[in-house]
Amino acid sequence: MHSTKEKNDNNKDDLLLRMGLNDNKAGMEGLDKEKINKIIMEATRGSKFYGNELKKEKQVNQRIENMMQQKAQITSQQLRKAQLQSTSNYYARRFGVRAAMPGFIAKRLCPQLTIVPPNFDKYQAVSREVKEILADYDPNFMAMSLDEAYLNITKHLQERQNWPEDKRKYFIKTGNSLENDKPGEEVNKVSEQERSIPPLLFNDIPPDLHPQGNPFQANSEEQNNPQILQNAIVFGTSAEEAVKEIRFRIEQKTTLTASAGIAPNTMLAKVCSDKNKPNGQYQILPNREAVMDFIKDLPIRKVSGIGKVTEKMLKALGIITCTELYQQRALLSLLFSETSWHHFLHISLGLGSTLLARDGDRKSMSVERTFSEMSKAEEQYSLCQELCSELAQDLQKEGLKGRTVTIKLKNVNFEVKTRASTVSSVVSTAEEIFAIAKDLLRTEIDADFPHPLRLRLMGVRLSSFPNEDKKQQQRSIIGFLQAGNQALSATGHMLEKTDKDQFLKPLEMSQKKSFFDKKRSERKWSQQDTFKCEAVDTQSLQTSDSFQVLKKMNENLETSENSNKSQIFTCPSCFREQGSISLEAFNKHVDACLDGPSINEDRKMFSCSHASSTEVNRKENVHHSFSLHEKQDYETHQKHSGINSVDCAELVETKGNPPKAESVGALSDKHSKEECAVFPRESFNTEQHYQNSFSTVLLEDMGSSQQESPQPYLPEVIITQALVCPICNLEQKTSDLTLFNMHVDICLNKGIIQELRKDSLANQPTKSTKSTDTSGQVQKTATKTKRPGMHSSSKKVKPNSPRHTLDIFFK
DNA sequence: GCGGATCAC
DNA sequence: TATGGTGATCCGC
Repeated sequence: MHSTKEKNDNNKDDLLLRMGLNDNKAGMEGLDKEKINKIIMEATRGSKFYGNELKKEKQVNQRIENMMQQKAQITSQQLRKAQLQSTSNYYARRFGVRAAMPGFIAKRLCPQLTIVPPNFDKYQAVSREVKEILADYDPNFMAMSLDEAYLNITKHLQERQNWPEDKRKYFIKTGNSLENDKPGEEVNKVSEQERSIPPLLFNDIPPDLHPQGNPFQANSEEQNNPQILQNAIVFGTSAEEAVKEIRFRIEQKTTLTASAGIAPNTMLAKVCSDKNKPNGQYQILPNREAVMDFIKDLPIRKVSGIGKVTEKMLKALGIITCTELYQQRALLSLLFSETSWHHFLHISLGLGSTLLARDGDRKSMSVERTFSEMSKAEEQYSLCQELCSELAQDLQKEGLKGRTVTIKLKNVNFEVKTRASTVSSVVSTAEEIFAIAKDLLRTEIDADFPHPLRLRLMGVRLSSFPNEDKKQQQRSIIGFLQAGNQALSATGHMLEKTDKDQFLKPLEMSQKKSFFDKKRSERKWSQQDTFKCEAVDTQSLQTSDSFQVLKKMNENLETSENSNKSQIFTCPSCFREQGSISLEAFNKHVDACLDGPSINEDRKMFSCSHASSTEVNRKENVHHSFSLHEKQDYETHQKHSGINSVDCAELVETKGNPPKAESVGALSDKHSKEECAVFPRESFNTEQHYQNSFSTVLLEDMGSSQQESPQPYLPEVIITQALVCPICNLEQKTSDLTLFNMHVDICLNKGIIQELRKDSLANQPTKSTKSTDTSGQVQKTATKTKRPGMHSSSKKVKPNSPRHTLDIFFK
């Protein structure tokens, strides 16, 4: 076909791009294959790096070509089917969006959920001071790296509303150079400010954020505008002002500038912190319109996680902006993995996490080094040994031992190889690691014999740290305690919170997955369509309108597979039958239906739902089923986006639930917040807690309902104010949750430490019978079950994603 | 579990 | 002119 030509064109483009030329139309068309190859040859000859880059580029192009071929084979029916499916997903997601933006639900009552990642230049030198500043606004802020941090300043803003001006007033450094570290700039700025010239700090704020004009006008009556009184600045109470204040303080303290993004979730915050880059800020208001508006023309490449390759692949499908990404969702669901597709959908809808995940466990540790060509085997072995020593030192600092050793080799042509070996018991010393790495290296050397390996880089990595098991043990204990002594077995998902397989469709599950995995995914899949509470599967199937509707839709689709006849569809949004219309028209209807539902419209939806003519009879439960819908809507979102708990109360209130439920919701909200801050990092599962606290509300509803469906009983710590330690069973005198949690924390870890001691002494495998590892060593994890991520380490530790909890649970 | 690849910082 | 180090994750096998 045309693919060959396209490929060449692509190569040409890539090359020209890399050669620093642009592919501007004419003129370039004369370049034929030979010339291209010649240039490639030259490039390759001139630089092996370029040669390798081109090679990689070709591979990407090949991938794209394969993708396009795959696309060409997609039948219109497949696409339509995918369209329906992604419509129903859209349906699910849309509610998530709504809930993800508190302002959209209850603008008046709900404080803005605001997350700010300031980028600090050369953060390292001043990281402590800066961090001190940040902690003033969110003690739980998340430092992603040396120069990047996320804050949730929702709470701060709440408090800030009542702050007197004095508390928001900052003096501009005017000291002499001897007193201040770097006074020069400061002095200049002050003088600028005194002359009522906007200081550099705020120069770049888009004018539309200051509709009233110059925010520094002395006579400005706007409270939110900083007033400059001689050498002092008073910052307002808005999010924008608070962030200005942060940046001001950072700059004052460190002389370094920071950029910031204010948005309803981390993904957006990241993107908009980029917007006014070196020294500015940008805000996306927490309402649907603002988010959609921002997202609309946003190039997907701007989003974290979309790199060069993904961008190129999507570009080949005509996708550059988020809008296009959204429009092609059906196609994408057929071409990409569930994970990727889910990610894409997330992006296209402006969704992101609203939780600042705590530091997770390290998964691997490595050292690698680049050097000039090294071809002698002896040198390579000795280098390898050196690297192993370095690695062992680093490992020791964190007390880590692992079972998988990986070596990485890059030859002078920039070709990278990794070779790994997993052993049955953990290793950590330089000798142990080298013994394994050496073998791997020898294998590679032998494979190329008699040619030497011409290396330019070597690396050694250790992974498969065993603490997973211990931590999960710990987690399941916590889960056990939190969820009460029952019902867990029926709702194993409570230990499961990974975002990853929430959108797995049963049919597309890998064959390799376990029975439980499949069951779980099926359940999740149906829940996702139905918003049903995960704790009551059977009921959800019985009472779910949308499930029935979607099922019907699917059946319709199945039976109409080969006919163009119009079908009678029922909109999953408004639950009205759409008469005899085409699939396309139906989709349009659904989209329209879903487009921009206000709160009132939501109510209408729910009204629709109870008036709908589905087979389920719930006359007496009309009210309850409303709540159920709403809560599941909420819960669904919880799992997807991790909503700020504040919304819980807001949502309930907005929807006019009985006061009882409301107060419980508010209570659990309070709990969740405090517990978040107090529980040890790896032992407290926020989302799990959210689910629990949510169940609290549900419990109230279900209690007066005729539907039986046993609910998990919640531990007293959540339901009542009587604080009884679930570990030692002693009632605690304090009503202070912080203190109480500390007690539980200590109690809990006592038990675990004991358990681990017992474990290592008796050397009993904790996990089925798989490992018969009898290394008598006491594993270091036993001594560091608590907060391993807390040592200050320069190495980045990413948030934890507890994935195998369920496996443990079923064992 | 392995190896290649992509991505972020 | 020559092109880094560390860590995570995903995908296909």
